[in-house]
Amino acid sequence: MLRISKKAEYGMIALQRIAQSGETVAAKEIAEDFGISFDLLAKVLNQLSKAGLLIAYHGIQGGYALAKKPTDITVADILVILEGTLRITDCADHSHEECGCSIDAKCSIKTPMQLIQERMKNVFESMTLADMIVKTQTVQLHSIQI
Amino acid sequence: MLRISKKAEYGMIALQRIAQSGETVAAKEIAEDFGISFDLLAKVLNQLSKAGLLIAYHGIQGGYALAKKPTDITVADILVILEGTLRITDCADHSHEECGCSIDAKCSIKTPMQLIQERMKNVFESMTLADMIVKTQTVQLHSIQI
DNA sequence: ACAATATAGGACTGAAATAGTCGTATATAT
DNA sequence: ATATATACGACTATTTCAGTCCTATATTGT
Ligand code: SF4
Ligand code: SF4
Repeated sequence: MLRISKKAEYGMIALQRIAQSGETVAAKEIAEDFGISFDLLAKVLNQLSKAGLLIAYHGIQGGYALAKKPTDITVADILVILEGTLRITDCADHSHEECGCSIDAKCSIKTPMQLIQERMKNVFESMTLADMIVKTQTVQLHSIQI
Repeated sequence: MLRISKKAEYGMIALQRIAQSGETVAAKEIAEDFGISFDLLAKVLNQLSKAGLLIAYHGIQGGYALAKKPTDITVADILVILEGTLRITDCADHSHEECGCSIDAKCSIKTPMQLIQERMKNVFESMTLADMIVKTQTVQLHSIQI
């Protein structure tokens, strides 16, 4: 329920990894490092590069590099690319075209749900890749201090 | 992706309906009004009454009545009852016990995800059943004025 | 040229969550 | 009694999600 997909998680982990390395990183390396499926990760990275978040280099010494600054990549961007349009209900986008839901016209929760979706969107938009790196490093420092 | 389940939607619609009527309402009436599955709605209302949001009356003239004031019922309450604990990732609850995820120890997005979950929780907690009714009525007024 | 390496892309499978159905038991007002 | 309404568990169907497999294409180094 209200789960973030593994694809999105892998995408965020990979982007963070690439951002921190500062150079091109191969999918194989990331998959091995974190012990996750190479095939699935490859699909994710491909989607991210098609969407313009990564630049892909083929061949030997190839891999992926960031196409944007970490401050210009938000969690919302990543979710939209890897999970499709963010929609908490069938009807909760602003295109007021048929939503397919049987209730539709009689529905009394449409507006509240749109409001909630808007606020969720804000949450996802307000965290960038750069923020994620800082948060993680802070915690790593803390665990060293303790 | 990040969808609110039909069960939760039905729950919110039913609660709103019951709140606005002010008296006990039978599941059958709600199901017919909105054209949704009676069996599924019955299950939902049963869960809500077991959780203490509704009082159930058996027999003729029976039905469900609110057990709390609309200002004391949040969207978060409803989601937790009908969809289980709100968790956007396998590990994003505060019980730092094994999360089952293979990445776990090496994972660099745990903390950011927990932060996002916390903010989402705030969004859901900050809207009550009473708010939902007001939002809906406002829109109904608007559509009359236009 | 050629072999090694890395991404690109589609088809496919298995597992899990969601949505919905059905049958039966229990409580209660009239 | 009986009609009505909730309670509850088992079951099925549908859809999503996660993961695999195979083949094609691009690039680099020798
Ligand atoms: S019309 Fe209402 S019930 Fe249907 S998808 Fe939209 S919010 Fe959900
Ligand atoms: S450890 Fe990381 S990848 Fe695994 S569930 Fe938690 S956040 Fe997701």
